[in-house]
Amino acid sequence: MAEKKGSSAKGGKRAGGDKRERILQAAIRVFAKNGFYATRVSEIAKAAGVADGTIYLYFENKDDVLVQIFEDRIGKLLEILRRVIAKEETVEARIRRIVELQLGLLEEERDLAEVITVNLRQSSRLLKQYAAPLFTKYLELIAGVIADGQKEGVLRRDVSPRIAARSLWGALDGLALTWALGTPERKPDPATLRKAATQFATLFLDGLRARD
Amino acid sequence: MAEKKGSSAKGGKRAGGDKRERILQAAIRVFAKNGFYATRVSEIAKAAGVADGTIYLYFENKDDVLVQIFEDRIGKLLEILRRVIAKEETVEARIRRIVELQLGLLEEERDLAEVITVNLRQSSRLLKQYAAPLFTKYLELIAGVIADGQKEGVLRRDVSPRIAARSLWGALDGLALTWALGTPERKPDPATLRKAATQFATLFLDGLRARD
Amino acid sequence: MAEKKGSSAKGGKRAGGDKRERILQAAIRVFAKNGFYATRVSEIAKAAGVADGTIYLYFENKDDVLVQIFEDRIGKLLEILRRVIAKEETVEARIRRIVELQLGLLEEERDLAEVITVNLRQSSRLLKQYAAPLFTKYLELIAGVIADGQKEGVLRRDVSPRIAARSLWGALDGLALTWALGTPERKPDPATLRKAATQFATLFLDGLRARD
Amino acid sequence: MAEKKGSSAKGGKRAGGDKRERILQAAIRVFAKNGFYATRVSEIAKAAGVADGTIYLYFENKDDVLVQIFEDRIGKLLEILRRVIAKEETVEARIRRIVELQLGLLEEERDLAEVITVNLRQSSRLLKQYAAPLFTKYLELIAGVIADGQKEGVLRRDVSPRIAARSLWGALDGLALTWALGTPERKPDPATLRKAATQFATLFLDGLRARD
DNA sequence: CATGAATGAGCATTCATTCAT
DNA sequence: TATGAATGAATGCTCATTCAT
Repeated sequence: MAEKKGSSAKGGKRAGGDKRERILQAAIRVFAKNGFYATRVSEIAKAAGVADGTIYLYFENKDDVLVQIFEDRIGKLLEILRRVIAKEETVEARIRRIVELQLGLLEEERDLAEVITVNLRQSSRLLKQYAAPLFTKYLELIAGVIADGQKEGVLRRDVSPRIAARSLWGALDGLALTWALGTPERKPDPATLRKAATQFATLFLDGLRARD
Repeated sequence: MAEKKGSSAKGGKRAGGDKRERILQAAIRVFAKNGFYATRVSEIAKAAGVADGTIYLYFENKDDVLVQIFEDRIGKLLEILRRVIAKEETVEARIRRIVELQLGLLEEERDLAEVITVNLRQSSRLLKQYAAPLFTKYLELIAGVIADGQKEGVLRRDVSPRIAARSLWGALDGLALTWALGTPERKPDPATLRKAATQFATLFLDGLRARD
Repeated sequence: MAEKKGSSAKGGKRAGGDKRERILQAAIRVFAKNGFYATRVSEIAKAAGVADGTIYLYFENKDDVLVQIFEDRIGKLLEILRRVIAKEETVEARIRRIVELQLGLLEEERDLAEVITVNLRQSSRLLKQYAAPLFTKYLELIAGVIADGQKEGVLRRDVSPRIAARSLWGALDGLALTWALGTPERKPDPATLRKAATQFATLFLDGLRARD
Repeated sequence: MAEKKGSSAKGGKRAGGDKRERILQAAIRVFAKNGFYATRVSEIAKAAGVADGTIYLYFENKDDVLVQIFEDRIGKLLEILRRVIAKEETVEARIRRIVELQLGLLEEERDLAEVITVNLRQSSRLLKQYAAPLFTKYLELIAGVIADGQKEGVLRRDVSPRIAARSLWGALDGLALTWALGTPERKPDPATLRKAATQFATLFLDGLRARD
């Protein structure tokens, strides 16, 4: 059992948080590789090193696994984002952090990237219900940063913050997707993505800056 | 290539272009509504007003239906795009047309929009193979426009055309997706999308313009 | 396809009435042999000589197969019972017919007997809903015969017709069950059952006859 | 027969009679409510206030729980029956006691009633093996009473004791079943059952009495 | 003795695909 | 060409049973 991390304290919802996490990570891996629908529950189980039935001790059903990936990861992303935004002084710095974060997370967790970008759209009606709210919150956070910039007079006022936020997200998502798709089998180069991120951030900020 | 009956006009692979087209359109409708995986072949058949088996007279299998939607529609989009680009004089006008086209198409054919944005990512590995090339061609066309603009000195040179093209596509795709998701049941307002498109085009162009 | 039995006319609800009947009979056979719960859908299919999936073309699910057995067979029993009762002149004759019918049916269709006596009680709540009404109708028919006998002054009036009817059914059911259980593997002798039926009918009628 | 701990009184197989009894009673309750097959072992455990695994300390498996219910309860019924029969002087009194006992037991332990009447027939082949012998013994006891009555000249001789015994059991079982089914949700009225029992006993006895 | 997390065999049901008509 | 009844492989999920603690 090697790691008990201080035994009981663990922040997991139920006990066995360890196993839940293992399943979650395994699911991210196989969902990314084969897509949600093409993935068999037994594959997740195998990848996680547990029995098929064990999955159902921690998740309602296959859908729920995907839902909880979103809740868990986007939730974390949101948290970090809030902290990072609060720390930065200027609007420009904040937006650059957003870009780095959305793509930076991906850089370190490529599979999660693909699950979020690719699988978010495979969702059944049910899934949309669960994923959409968190996603909306994410967009609102970005829109808030832009709206603040407008109030400060740093960003142009003739562009809706919500539209700008959606474009930003879409562009980053698109970069991540094409980056991921661009290299089917080989391990894609994170540096490439980082370069793309920087270039886009500049372009986006220049376009959004208040004219004088 | 069979091509019986001398069905001349349509460049369709087989004859019976009428029924093939009906199935294609029915498929776009139901794929948009329920997603590729959740859609039953029998649903497509019913929506098209044909028997289940008839589908297999025009398509290899269910995957092939989706593949042919891409080939058919993105193919058309590409054609139109080429013509439109050729017609416009300035880089700015060309990019504004691209924006309008990608979103404008959606405006008129909302279902196709959702099939492309949502279902593109549901594809199995096999499907990616078929869809990716066309998609790449689409991106290259846009990248070409931007590269031309850079050569002309109208657009900044410190941004890679390919990165700009991907961002552009991603942003538009994101706008379309959030627009489609934003209004689950009600019919979304095309005017909203058009406004978003215009604002984004301005932002994007301003960001991309060569500084002096 | 050998037998088309006058082709279309067939009284079956849907087409393929032939296959539905085959499945029904196969189900009766295997339910009788193994009980409802222990029976696999695939076993029914195999016994009926159809594919597993075919069952679901004619029945909602496994439960529905049992439900339809009841509806079909008890329904038929009810019909015959009504006709037979109408034909007989005296109450005694009618009751003897009821006895013969309930056990006589069994005599010829032993499997159906076991399905009804044994499986009726395996039913889920849902099943009870469907089976109970028909069963009640059956009891009411018998109670009606007894009530008529009381009005005619042939049967004693100090016994409730409903109670008498239930006892009658229960006794016959019990005889059938013990007869069926009594000979686990060997083919039970119908003559034995017939003898039991006659003896019981006499006993029951003598007990029920009006004292003078 | 282990018989540890000197747990004297009860003839219980193992020690821990208390927990075993709790499980047995809980099982009777849930079997009655949902039927044997629809009942999960975990439900029994929950109802008994023990862990799932604990059940397996006292019973071989789920089947064994049902088997032991029969052995335990029908065993008791048999014992009581023997004593009661011995105590009564006349055949009529004995038969009335049998009726009262079979239904009277039910009156006080309605759940057990349903387990015996309903679940006896859900049994797998294996279960039948265990339940049938006890059941047969029960029938033989009744048949013995009737045979004695015939020898005494009180009961008619043209009816087989075994047939009469089976009819008696069946009728009582039928009354109990319809009584239980008749009131799906509400608590059925024991007085109703008692009245039915008395009426039937009279009817049965009058039918069985020797003619002169 | 008691626990209950973990197991994994087992099964109902679905649905893409075929093919006799 | 067109049909749609029939097929049967494939899979999500359940739940009786085990066993480390």
